Amino acid sequence: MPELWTKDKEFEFFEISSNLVTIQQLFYYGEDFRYYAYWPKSYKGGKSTLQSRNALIGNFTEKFVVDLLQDFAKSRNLYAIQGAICDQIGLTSKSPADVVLCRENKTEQRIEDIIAIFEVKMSIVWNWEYTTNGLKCLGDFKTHQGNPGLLRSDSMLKAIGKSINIRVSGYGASHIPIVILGNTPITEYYTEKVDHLLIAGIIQGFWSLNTKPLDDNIETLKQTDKKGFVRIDSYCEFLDMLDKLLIEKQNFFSAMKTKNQLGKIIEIASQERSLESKAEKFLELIKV
DNA sequence: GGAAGACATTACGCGCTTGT
DNA sequence: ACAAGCGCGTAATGTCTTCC
Repeated sequence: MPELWTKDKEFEFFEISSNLVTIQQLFYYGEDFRYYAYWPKSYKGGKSTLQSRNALIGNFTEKFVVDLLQDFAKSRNLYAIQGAICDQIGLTSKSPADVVLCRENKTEQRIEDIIAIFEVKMSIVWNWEYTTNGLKCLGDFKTHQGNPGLLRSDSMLKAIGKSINIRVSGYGASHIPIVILGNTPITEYYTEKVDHLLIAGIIQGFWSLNTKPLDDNIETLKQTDKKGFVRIDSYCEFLDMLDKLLIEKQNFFSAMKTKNQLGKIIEIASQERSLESKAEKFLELIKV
């Protein structure tokens, strides 16, 4: 059974990456002659900002998500694809979807073949020290100065922005759920917002795949009121969330119209026979 | 016409400053 | 105290310009 995000995964990241790039590209080198993944809160010396790790962790976490989705995808005759392109909904080669669930085993997808879009926003969560004796975990994200993953406001805003970009590039994506996958909690400041994003239909969830982001059994937010954010605690729970996400076809819609206009639209739509065709007519009419 | 090189755009995550 | 947002270095692409 695949594992969610753990310290082991981060260990694996540094292990694999140290074969690709130098130690100096993965760790800060402090004035205390120690190599750190993040600057510890206790560290007071001169600091630098590492950029060389960003692309590596981005790629590693996206692959991690693809692996995690693999069994679920296979069981439904679907594929999990990294860097998917679909020009009609704003997923260009310059700005592809991190990961999608889809019907064809290729990078370029038709809208109707995309089942779900996942935006991956994960970083190194714990702090690590590289020593000649190997890698040592120094503590959780409360012990270092960096602010990882979805705890950063700009990461949240980037995720929201990209999702809205997809929603406004055309009506083609109206049926596709968008989920943000992270490996940290979110800040108090965003708890209401993620619920509003869910209710408004823009983003179908912010899910953290890190069950225990803090050491010493310190609790973190499990979920928000409306489940706009959810901390996923097991692989089974993850599968369950995916099931619920895909079980029923949903439609995103939005508009800014007068009550008069809306009333007319409802009146016309309600003349259709079945509930479904009423909905279809409604969705068709609010587009113009 | 096609290769090489220059330049532009986008994304990644994080330290830092600004603003409330 | 803490969220917002700027700007950084790097990598991967895409596009335009130059030269043979």
